[in-house]
Amino acid sequence: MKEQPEQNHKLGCDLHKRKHSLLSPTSSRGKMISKNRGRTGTKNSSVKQKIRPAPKLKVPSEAVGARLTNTSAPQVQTRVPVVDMESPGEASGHVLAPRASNLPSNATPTHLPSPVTDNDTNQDIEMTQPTVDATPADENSASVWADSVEQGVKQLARLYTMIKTDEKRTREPSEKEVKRYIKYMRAFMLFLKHDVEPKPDFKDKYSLDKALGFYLRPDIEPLKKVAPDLLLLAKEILEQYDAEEWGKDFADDGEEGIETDDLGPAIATSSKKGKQSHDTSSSDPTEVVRLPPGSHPIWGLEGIMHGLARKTTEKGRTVLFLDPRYHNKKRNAKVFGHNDHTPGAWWPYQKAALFHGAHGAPQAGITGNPNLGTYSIVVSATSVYRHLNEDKGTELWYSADKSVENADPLNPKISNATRSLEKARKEGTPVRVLRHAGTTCDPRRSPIYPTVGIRYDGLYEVVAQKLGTNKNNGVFKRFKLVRLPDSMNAGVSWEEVQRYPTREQRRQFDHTKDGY
DNA sequence: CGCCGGAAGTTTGTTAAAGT
DNA sequence: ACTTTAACAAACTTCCGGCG
Repeated sequence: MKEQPEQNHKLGCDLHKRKHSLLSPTSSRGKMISKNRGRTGTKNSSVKQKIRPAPKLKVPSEAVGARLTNTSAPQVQTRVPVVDMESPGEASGHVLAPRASNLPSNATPTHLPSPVTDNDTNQDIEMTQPTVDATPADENSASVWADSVEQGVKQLARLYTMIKTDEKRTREPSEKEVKRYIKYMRAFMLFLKHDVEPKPDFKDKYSLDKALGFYLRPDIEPLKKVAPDLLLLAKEILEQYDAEEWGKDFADDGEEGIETDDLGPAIATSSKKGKQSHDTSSSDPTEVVRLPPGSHPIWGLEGIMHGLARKTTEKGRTVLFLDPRYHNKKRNAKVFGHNDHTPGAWWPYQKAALFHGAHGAPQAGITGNPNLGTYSIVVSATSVYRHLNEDKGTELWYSADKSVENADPLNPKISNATRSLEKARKEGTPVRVLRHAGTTCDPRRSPIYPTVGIRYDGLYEVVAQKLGTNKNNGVFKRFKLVRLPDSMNAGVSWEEVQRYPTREQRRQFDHTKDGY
């Protein structure tokens, strides 16, 4: 259990680096300074580029102008997609995406109605099917399917509002945004068409029938141009489900939907649907979001990544998300006090801390309620705030959010998060403090941070606040937090806390990168 | 100078929660 | 229900010093 923090630090970083360089031999240090995100790249020097060892080709991305419009666009809320697939029409745009190679060369352009073909209908179609691991040893498997339909209906509704003609709209959704939804919808409909048997719930509970009926509405002209296959698919599915009377004589949640296994999507529905004489562009192989097996040592029910899953985006990025199967097991973080955690508790990622209720935000540093106080904060070793914070371990000056960007020399930016800290100070409510390793291995950084991952360091009290000035001459609020006595921290001292993560935890952390 | 490689800085994409 | 916010993660770009 006992290890020297210094050594840990070095080790963790080295390991990290090695991995990193493996992935991108030229130069890439993951660093995240993102305050000025969204601004268009001003200097795209392609001049020097030729000297450099061929960098990875860039997707011939949008024109600058397009990006500009996009920046003001809100982030699309892509909830856990049921399945993720390349849309045929976008194939050319993502030549480099790993999945693109799966695309058939005769992919149907989106601007054409999908041909109704017979060939390659029955053979090696990779069905879109969220491969719910058959062994997660729990009862939630079935609900995944239900969730999927629910999710799909929501997204379909969203797409509809996006696409319909509406002159009252203040902001036109960006083309990219729409495309993405179309993509999800295509995946969703293929899933409905091929992979799932209708159930009464689909209609009664999720109103899938109404949702699919959107294709009849007059105000979706734009969609007809962009993705006519969706309309066709919707029509087909409706007819199909109607014909099957929405599975009305299905005994409740039989296993038919769940019998997928890890070995891949398989053609679970070689029954009636696969045999229907026509098929749309659906013969495109699709990618599947695979959820971790319950028995996995790292990602399984007992592993440090339990509750999370990962997927690869179309650009080949690996991202973490909360495993939908365990949404109901996510612990509420809006609780004062330890919330059942012992100081020294450690998680590999902030999202894991989120799942376990240690902190209430996937990324933001403060969670609190302006009327009640702050539940928890995350101090990151490498965030942009690091220069504004002063962290001595048991004593900490923590800067409010937006402290870095504020350029107003007179008025600090006061967000609800800031207010919650003010409230915590007034009321003396305890704040859970978590320290995050951040993503870089700056050797100069303080050794009091965990080497990797995020650690619960205990309850602190907000004892003071004052104003500081940042390099933009803007003022910001900063709060002094002092660690409560060990007796209030389950007897765990600050020194003890720093032993984590242990060597074993670091090892496991490294393994999280291997996926499942 | 040309090249290399590490470090530092920038841009983009992303998910989930809060806000309206 | 939909939009906005937040800041992480990774890819990408630039900077810089050492070397032949």
